[in-house]
Amino acid sequence: MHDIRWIREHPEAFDRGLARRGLPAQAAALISLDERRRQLVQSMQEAQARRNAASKEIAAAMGAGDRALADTLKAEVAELKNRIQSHEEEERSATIAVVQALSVIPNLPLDEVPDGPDADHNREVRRHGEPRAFDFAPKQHFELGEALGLMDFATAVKLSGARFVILKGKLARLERALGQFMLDLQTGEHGYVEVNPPYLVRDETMYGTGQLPKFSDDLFQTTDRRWLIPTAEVSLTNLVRESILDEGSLPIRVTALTPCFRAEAGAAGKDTRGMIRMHQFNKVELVSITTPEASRDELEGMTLAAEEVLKRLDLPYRVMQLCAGDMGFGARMTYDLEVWLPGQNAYREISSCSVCGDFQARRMEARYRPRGGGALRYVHTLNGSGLAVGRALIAVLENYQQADGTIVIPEVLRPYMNGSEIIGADG
RNA sequence: GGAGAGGUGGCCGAGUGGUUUAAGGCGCACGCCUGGAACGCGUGUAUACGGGAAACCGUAUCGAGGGUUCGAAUCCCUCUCUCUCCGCCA
Repeated sequence: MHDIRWIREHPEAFDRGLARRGLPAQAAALISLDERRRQLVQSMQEAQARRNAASKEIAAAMGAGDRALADTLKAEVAELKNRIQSHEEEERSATIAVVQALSVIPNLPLDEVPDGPDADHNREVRRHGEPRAFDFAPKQHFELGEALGLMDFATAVKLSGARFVILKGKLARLERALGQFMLDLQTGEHGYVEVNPPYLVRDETMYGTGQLPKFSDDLFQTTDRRWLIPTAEVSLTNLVRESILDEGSLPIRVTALTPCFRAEAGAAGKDTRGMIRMHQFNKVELVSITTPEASRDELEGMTLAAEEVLKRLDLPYRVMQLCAGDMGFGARMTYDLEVWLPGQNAYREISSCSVCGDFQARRMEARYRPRGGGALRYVHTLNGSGLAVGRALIAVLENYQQADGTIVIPEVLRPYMNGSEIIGADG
């Protein structure tokens, strides 16, 4: 949520930011909408003040026995009452109009974010690892998984429809191992506190991180009007919703391994083969709540924390800085990690780390009391996937496949796999 | 699912129609005190809108909305959220 006061004071900068997102200028319209609201507030308050004063005068007049004056004043108050009431209604609808307009406007990119309308204009920041040289044609993950008899899309369709998958045996175990490994790394070495949050949340929670009101089509809703989280970012970020923290408690770094549920409404026809894009997948999420001063550096740290997973799995990847037009709704700057998939002969997104500034904090009313006192300030929020587990599974399958269709288990995962070194030879 | 109790400032908590410009306490900040600290003392401590160069000042805000009243934190209604007990259940 943008600060209307900031927009009022920096209309050009606001519109410039929107333009970089490929959106039309809106500052003038927002400001005039707000102008009307402020006028209504003011005249309403004036009427209220007069009403209060008149009420006191009535009490005085009655005490003095001046019936006539009291009646005159009562008539005035009755008239004021009507005016206040109509002003209140107008003010409320004006406020709703401003909030509704603001709540669907995405965050502004930081200056350092490259321009560009789409993913083709993202900037490669760095690369790690060399794609392995295969002496056979590497297969895609679903070919490998189905050949092993451990990845079953057909039955998943029977149970649930498209974009679901059933993993079995060692493949199911490998998925679990990956999740455990990532969670252990982030909690054990990077200082994130493990959280096991709800997967079903209220409207306000979805609103807080920006999924609502604009993106309800991407979400699943239960019959009691709760929503299934599309990412643990929702639950984790909202931990500080409507709260006032002490600066000393920042940064707050939390992580969670949760299923994520996405309707994928706009993705018809994309990535239909395999388990790249599922309605349900597990993900290890990282969230940091910081001061404004610390948030930019925190983004680098969070990205490194996510990268470390790929380094330890020895998976080649590259870090992309997203251009202004390719970033998510709440982000001011985003790094995507793209892992090398030999079967697709391409780098594919596996993690995404963003700094959201105070955009989500304003929606959530999440503030902190600065050290040394002073006015409350909004926290900054950052979120990133410490990796999508399913996509990591894909990457392991494709990068560690052998000519005979078996999969060598990366060393760091073997402790989580009962010491197994290979999938396929023994089923 | 049934029954009941509640929602007041960062927190606790008083407050059942006008003197509440929301008591009191805690926490926090600043100052005094101290060799330094604790204790103690003093001052301050939210948000929105407006005015002001600033210090600061004005108005509104006691979960939300509606009603009663000259006047509502306080009375009535609706909604929402929380808690407790019973039932059911992992």
